[in-house]
Amino acid sequence: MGRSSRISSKDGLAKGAWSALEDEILVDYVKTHGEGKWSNLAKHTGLKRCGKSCRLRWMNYLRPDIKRGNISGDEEELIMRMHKLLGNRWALIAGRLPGRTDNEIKNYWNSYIAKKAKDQFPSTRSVEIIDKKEDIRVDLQGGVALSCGVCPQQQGKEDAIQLNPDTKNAALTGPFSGNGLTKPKLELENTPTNFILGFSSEDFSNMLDYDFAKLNDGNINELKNAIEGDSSGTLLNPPLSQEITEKNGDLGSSSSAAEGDQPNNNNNYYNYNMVSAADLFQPLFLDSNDGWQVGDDIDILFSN
DNA sequence: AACCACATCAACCGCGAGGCT
DNA sequence: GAGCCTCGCGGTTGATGTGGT
Repeated sequence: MGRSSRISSKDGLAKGAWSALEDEILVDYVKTHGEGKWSNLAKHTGLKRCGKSCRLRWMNYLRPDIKRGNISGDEEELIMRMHKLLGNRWALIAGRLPGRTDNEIKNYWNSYIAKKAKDQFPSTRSVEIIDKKEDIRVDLQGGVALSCGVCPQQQGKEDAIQLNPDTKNAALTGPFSGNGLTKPKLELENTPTNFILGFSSEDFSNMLDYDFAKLNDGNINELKNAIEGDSSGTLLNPPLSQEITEKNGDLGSSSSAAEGDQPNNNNNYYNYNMVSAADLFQPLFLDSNDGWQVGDDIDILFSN
């Protein structure tokens, strides 16, 4: 697939599909000189490709850590979730999928997910609240499970699932009435992956340094404890904790560690302030006084 | 078998950000 | 500050694969 015909541009540089020999030259160069300085590559190797093309070929195809094969179900779900939050920021999404490239995810989205989501999910539907937690999962029986974080604080925020307060108590209406389909089953799952769903783009960007690998599904309380003031864990990885520390003007170091400071793996101390962490994350949780009641019907607008 | 329409995905293009002079 | 260069990103293109008729 792709382009195979070899085209020569005006400046004598080749275009189109890469040959095995070109790949070999590029790989050898990167092995010797490392990534970067792409424009020098052609000069040093005689490869008749522009630096931009070399970088693209390396990043999207020749890198040793590229993951081959189909996108898994888990990966697809994560792509869908992150796209809801971030929009078409493919590089950012790819950064959370090891071995996948932005180009690959973009292609996958355009050729598969977007179509599937459009086909299966009309822009609005009504669901019933059957429980109150910080996350609501809409699971269409027999359809593709599209999880949605819904919380009042997200109203009006771009890229977030929006709640229409005017129809909060309306009867169930829309495409699921009278067409043979069952009423959507509403489930609630308390998982780290669902936890991230309700964030706006801005909120989410603050979360990207969080080391989610330290959390397992079903272990969301660990994160909640951290946010609510339990400083016993080493949940915050250095980039985020340092950010918080610096924000508080209280830069920690091994020589100035104080009581309550937490060491990281490198024996450096990050005396992160959980109050600040709470400031950062607390707005993302559903407040107990939000006014939602079990049994309420709500309309959810799925924005693209 | 031949043709056509659509899907896939590698690669190209334009643009903006950031660094350097 | 202006101009140039490099890099990275997102949108788009187009050759090829695939399935239907």
